[in-house]
Amino acid sequence: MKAGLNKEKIIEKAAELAEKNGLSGVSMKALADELGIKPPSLYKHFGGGLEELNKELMLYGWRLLDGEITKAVIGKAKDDAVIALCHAYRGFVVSHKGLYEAMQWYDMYQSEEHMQASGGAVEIMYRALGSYDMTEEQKVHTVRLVRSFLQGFSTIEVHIGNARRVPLDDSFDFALNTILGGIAGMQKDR
Amino acid sequence: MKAGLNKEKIIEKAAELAEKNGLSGVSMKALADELGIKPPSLYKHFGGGLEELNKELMLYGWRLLDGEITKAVIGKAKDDAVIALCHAYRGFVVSHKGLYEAMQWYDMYQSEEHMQASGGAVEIMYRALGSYDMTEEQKVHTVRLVRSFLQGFSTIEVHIGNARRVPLDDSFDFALNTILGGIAGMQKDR
DNA sequence: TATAATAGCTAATTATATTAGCTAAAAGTG
DNA sequence: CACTTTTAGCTAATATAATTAGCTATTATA
Repeated sequence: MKAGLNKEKIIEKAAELAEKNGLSGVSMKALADELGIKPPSLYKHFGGGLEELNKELMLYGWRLLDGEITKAVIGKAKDDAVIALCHAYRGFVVSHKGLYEAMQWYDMYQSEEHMQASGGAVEIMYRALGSYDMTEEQKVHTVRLVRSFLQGFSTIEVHIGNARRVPLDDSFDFALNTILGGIAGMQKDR
Repeated sequence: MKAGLNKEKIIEKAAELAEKNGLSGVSMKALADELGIKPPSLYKHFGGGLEELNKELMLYGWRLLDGEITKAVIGKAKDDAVIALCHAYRGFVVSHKGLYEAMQWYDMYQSEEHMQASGGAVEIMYRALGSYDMTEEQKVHTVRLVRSFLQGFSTIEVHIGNARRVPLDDSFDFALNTILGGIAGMQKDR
């Protein structure tokens, strides 16, 4: 019996699996079981095997995140835009910890498609910085700073969970304010 | 013939392997080959198998990094200390990309030993912040901010390499200055 | 020197990814 | 509508890695 599957449905199931069991839980075997088919059948959809599957899952996540960020920033500018973007990023990670792990797949930075999928977010960030008084180079630096912070904070949060004496929420807001304050300061000094 | 191995020698070889082929290149098979023994023999040293090996490798890396950071911060205070710490961290990552990947092993945050191994660095960071005019809570936030930045920046650098129009060195210094400026600003506002 | 512990080995087991080749269902075509 | 082609599943087989069981020689120790 044909199960009527396609790439999209399979990736969605893979994302579910990643949420439930982490990226290491996304195996050909586990995924096939979950879909009610046999592992070799997956190769009809992903000729590149597990490698291709991981890559598609990564891209799926980045596209989803890109959508969220885009929505969050609409109609905002400057600090407000950066704040909205950062909260959207963190919100996404917190509610998709498993998928976020898949998004960090080792090959993410080599992939052209990843550039496209996450390029939206970077583009949005540049635009948010557009109204600051900065050189182009400084904007590049700033985007890298914010990306680094978001990525580092998210990774740590995903792993250590939330049961700390000082809440992560507070640390996130503090850090964001500190960075924005620093950016404002840099502008004056320039 | 007995090869005269012990945990330490094996871990050092594993670290070499990680440098050469990435964490995924550290398999029982590859490691045994490299050491001139058969895979099952490794279980005499690491009863916990690959899991234990990964964990030990992670700890080895953090202890090494802790040493570097400690050295770098000696005799420095405040911004100088933070700057030295950050440069030491980044320097370590850049020259140990493979090992750093192993240090990010999924279990790092759950492990008590990791707390110990990386606790030194955190302790040093707290001390560096000791002379700032901050509440204890703000210090926690600040440590988290700096850790997030270092971790995020490092991860990105390890993956994308260095061939960019705007050099990563410059972005690192810019980001560090921005953060330090932000921290200074937060103190005044408090 | 005798004994115990250690660190290696081979052989076998398990698990997963993957390939090859088969077949029925679906989709298109005269 | 009958025919053909493509597709999406299957089973069987292969390759590789981790791991376990049980054997043995070397080393360390009583």
